[in-house]
Amino acid sequence: MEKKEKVLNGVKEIARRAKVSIATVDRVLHNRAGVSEKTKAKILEIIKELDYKPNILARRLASSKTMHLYTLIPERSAETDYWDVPLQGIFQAENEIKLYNVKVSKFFFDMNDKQSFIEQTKRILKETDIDGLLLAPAFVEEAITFTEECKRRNIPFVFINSDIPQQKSLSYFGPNLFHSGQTAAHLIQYLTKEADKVLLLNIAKDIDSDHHILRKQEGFMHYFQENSPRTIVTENLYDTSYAAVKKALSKIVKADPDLHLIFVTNSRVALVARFLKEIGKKDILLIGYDFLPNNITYLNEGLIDFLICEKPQEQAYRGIKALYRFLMFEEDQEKEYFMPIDIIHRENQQFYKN
Amino acid sequence: MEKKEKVLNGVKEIARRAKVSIATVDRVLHNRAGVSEKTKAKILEIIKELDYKPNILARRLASSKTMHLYTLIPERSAETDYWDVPLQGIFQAENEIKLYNVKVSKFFFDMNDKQSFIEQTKRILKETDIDGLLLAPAFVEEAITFTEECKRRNIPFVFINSDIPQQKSLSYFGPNLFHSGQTAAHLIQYLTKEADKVLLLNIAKDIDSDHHILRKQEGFMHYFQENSPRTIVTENLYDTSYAAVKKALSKIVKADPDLHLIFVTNSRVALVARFLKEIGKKDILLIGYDFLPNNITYLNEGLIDFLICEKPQEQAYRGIKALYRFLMFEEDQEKEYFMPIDIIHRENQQFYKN
DNA sequence: CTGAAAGCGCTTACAG
DNA sequence: CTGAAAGCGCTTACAG
Repeated sequence: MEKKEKVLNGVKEIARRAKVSIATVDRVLHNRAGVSEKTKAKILEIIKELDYKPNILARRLASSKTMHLYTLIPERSAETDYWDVPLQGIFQAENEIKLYNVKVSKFFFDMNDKQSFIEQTKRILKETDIDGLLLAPAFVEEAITFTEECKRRNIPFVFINSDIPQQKSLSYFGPNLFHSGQTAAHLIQYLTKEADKVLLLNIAKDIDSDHHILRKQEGFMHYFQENSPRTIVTENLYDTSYAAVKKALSKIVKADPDLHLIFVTNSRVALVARFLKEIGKKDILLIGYDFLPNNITYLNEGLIDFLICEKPQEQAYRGIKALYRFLMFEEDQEKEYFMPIDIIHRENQQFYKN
Repeated sequence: MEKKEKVLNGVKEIARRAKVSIATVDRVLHNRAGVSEKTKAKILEIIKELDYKPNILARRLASSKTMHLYTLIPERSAETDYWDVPLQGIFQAENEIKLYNVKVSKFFFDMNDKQSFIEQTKRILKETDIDGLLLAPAFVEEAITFTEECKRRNIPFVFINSDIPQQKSLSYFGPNLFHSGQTAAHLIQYLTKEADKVLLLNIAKDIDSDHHILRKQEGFMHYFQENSPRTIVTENLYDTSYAAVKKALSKIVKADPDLHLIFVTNSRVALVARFLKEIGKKDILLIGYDFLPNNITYLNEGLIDFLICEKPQEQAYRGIKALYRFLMFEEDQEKEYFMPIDIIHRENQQFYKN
């Protein structure tokens, strides 16, 4: 490596030009009180003139502060281990930045228990050192209450997985759910003829207030209104146990011998794959969501044909990094970052990065 | 942010325990000469004991050296602007790390002119300050000669876009070409019936030595040998002008009125889309490669049905970052990083990140 | 073979 | 309202 030529740099140069000490420069840099308007204006001018950019390394090295980030996401549940993946993303980001004195405190709630969400938000709000927050706002009303308090305290927060636009988070990292449904629909249009029957299957305890499912379904239906139509049958399964799914599907498959394709609107597609495997039916195409271990197994066995996935690990990773960059560098962050909507099948699955 | 408690840290603590100065500690840390075996051993032991990790920020701040990276990739050509995208990735990485005294010097060669490649490698080798190199090894023999010289000089290099495994680069970032062909084939299996005719179309000046095309084609053919077969016709078009492509396709389409699908093995798929548009034929499915502006236009018009893409921008971005991390942190790098093989259609294209 | 000292570009008490 | 000085954890001449 070659030597760097030397020039008087940074705060020193500013101080020299403004004929003040570097401490005073530092004060205006951080907008701290105790500088006369006159010197402040002068220094600000020089900063602009020089297009001064602080050296982050030096700043970090000299500072003795720890940045405290908090996260609140669902814990993995009996129904799906989906939330393991975003948690990995949090760890990944944490590993990258812990050198710079960043701590991440992780809190979890139960997807099927609104009360647990409320309790966790209360636990978090007891802390006094919250510099930033990452949140999966599964319960909308409660998430609004929570983030309102954050705003009052001037704590920046980012949403992942689903958005609440009116809360004006620092950033949102997650899918565009409507287009996710459209993406599935467009693919399915290629896989079916007009006469083919398509089953849209929602499997979740609380479908009617599940924003994810509802929006995807809207996008899906919208697509087939605008494009060559298909015969679409919708079924809602509120009991997510395999026994219940099996019972319901048996009836459906029996009643509809020429069912061509089943589209499951979330990661529970593995339950359907298991059923199809058990009855030995391989001529029904099956499409679902999320790159999870048991889904991948069924994909490789040929029971699931396509998985749609929106990089849940990267969502959380980017969320943490956005908070970090905002707090550390005062960098502006992208308001909405929609994840790519990935189409995975048996032959490209081995290279997928979640 | 909360204050950090203070402990004696790093080189100072090591020096204290070893009863030497920090300069000596620094010497063994960097494996520099001039330390007695005895003190060296002692210091090494303490380093291990403490599980000492150097503070990169401090190291960077104190060092007055500039890291010099070189890149050699094709320039954009009349046939495709594909190579604009990796170049963006180089700029993206450069922007992130230029704060840390990294310079990236960019060299380009003409994809259709082997001599230009040789000339550029010679220009690069005239430099004496090469810390690392990123290379798209389009001409295999010449790339071997070049990287052999790099090895002699102890310069680490990474490959992008295509690999030469026996050269043992620091890393490779690019597609697994064989599986890329298989991915296209698997998708096409869903889009066709056994009786359908599929045209595999290679459009390039030098198909017979185009590693990319050949390996993709192998993967494609292999898939249909292992799985339910299709009638596949292969055509090689060595003249990449639109006039020539048009002429050849007119003949093919006329001779084969029930042609069902055309698969173009590289980014030249836009030429075929243009042709299909001109003759007003919308019932032939069209699949090709790469997320480039004119391809996307045809995708949105419904003339191209699917694009396969392997994140060329990210390839170059990761390549530069790998060199940087290796040189800066002495981090081990992944030998082979195969990019995901992405499937893009009209409805998910707007969220794709190249 | 080894060490004392200055410096990288900042932040942080402390003193006035 | 302002400045001098020490320090963050390293690297780099320089002296012996």
